Amino acid sequence: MTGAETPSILTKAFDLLHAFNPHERVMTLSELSRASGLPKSTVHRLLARLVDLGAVEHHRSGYKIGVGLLQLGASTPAGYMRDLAMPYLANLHRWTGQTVAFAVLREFDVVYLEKLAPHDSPSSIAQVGSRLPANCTAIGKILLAHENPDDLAAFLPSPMPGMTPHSITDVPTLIAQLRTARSEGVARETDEAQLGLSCVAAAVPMNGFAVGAVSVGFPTDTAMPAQLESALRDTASQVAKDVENGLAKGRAHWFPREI
Amino acid sequence: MTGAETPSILTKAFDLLHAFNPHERVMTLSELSRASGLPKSTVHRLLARLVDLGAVEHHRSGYKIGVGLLQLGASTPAGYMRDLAMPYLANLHRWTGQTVAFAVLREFDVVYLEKLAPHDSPSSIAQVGSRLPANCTAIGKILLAHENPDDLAAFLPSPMPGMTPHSITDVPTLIAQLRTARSEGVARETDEAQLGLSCVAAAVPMNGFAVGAVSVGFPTDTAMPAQLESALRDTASQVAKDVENGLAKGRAHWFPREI
DNA sequence: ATGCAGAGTTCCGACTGTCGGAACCTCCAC
DNA sequence: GTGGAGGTTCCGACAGTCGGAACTCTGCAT
Repeated sequence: MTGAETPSILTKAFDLLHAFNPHERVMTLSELSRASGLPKSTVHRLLARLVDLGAVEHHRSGYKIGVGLLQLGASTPAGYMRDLAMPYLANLHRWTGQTVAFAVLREFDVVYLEKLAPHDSPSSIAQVGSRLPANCTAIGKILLAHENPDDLAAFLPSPMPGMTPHSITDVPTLIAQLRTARSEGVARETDEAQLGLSCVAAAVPMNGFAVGAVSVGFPTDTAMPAQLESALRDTASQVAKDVENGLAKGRAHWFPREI
Repeated sequence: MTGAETPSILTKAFDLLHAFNPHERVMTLSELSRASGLPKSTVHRLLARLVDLGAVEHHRSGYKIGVGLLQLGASTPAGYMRDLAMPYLANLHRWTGQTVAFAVLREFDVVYLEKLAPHDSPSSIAQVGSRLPANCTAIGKILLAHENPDDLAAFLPSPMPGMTPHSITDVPTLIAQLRTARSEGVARETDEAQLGLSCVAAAVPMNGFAVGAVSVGFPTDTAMPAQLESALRDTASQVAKDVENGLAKGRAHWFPREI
């Protein structure tokens, strides 16, 4: 659909980087070759280049993503916002004892910038850097709720994706939820992204837009304190204040869309 | 010294990515062209590719590093360790109210994986992803202290780099400090990385190696609680326990060197 | 309205880096 | 010893890349 894609070594390089299975340990050249579908000699050449560039690290036992990429990832404006938000997220994490997440909206997806999970947490799908459909997450809903309702039509995918039987895939239902979320200042979600997990989220506002959102996720059968929602709103507005301050001093005009 | 470097589009692509000034807002094509030293048409072509790949994002006002890179950066084994460490780092940050950092050793450099700074902190040099000479930081010292003393010789750069007049650049002095750091379980640093800032660090041990280290940084003229050092050691050993657990279940044999 | 300046985009022929099969090397297990 | 898997090197054909130059567009000063 997108037309003929121009082949490029860059594409292969990124395919290769994405072939690193985050759940695996260090990977060998052959494993990477199979995972990426690229010929061994090509992988060999690419890896050598990537090692030179610090994007990949080599050790006796194999290859792994290099810490050099971490630096690049942190340079995104969203990463800067994350730094400012961290202390507040940490407080919220400590107070609730549950999973706290911070994310931004990209197209119709939520992209997680940070996640603070309890030590014993069942590994949730949301990982730092991962993308989830906005309609299936509390964070996504509160972010969508701050979008211009007219623009929203362009975002919404024709058949909205679902992750569980409880996911909201009906447009009118979603629109209704967004309206109430907007007025309440928080969005909720129950078993819609992952069975057994629920979530509440509040947005970090800036000039009327939502540049990001904070959420607390917890087992659906767990009772959360009544003040949870106001704590979320407080956290989000504290972050907002810091972001505006941080941008004011030292940085030129920022537009919400630039995060 | 490294011999003739093979030109590659990959090199240019990374030069371009590094040309993004982390302290600036979104950058324009022309700015990037000047910053990277690459011709405009080349930058144009490269950016188009990188946008396709999600490494760069485009908006009316310019280009910025994309959140796609965040995902890759988080996939490094070190990033996994960081996830496990976060809650403990957050506790330490809350308890001390000072800057908490988490880093690993790469060659003779310390690479910061995480930094939790107080809201009003004077921006320190250490940023997520940044590299600092090991001999100038408390984290670096405690990590070096856990290296095999024989291997150490290969690491130590002939003229050790200094960052302030207080930096330790004398080999015997450093070796002596490493020895006491090893026996005490913590390393210290005063004005050696940045004037007016001090730091204490403890290592996260694994099979006798140090896979990472935690530090608390504070203004040199600030008195820190007496229990700071034991709190640091506790934090580090909690992280170590989680790391060993995390690796044990689900992941194959890990070697300390693989982080 | 006019002209200038800088940003962004497109074009195209020369060039050169890239491609990947195949042969080769190394280590370990049986 | 032998088989097999992982890793490395080679090289000729090919195709992607290069970047100067020309062009458009927008904003601003005159």
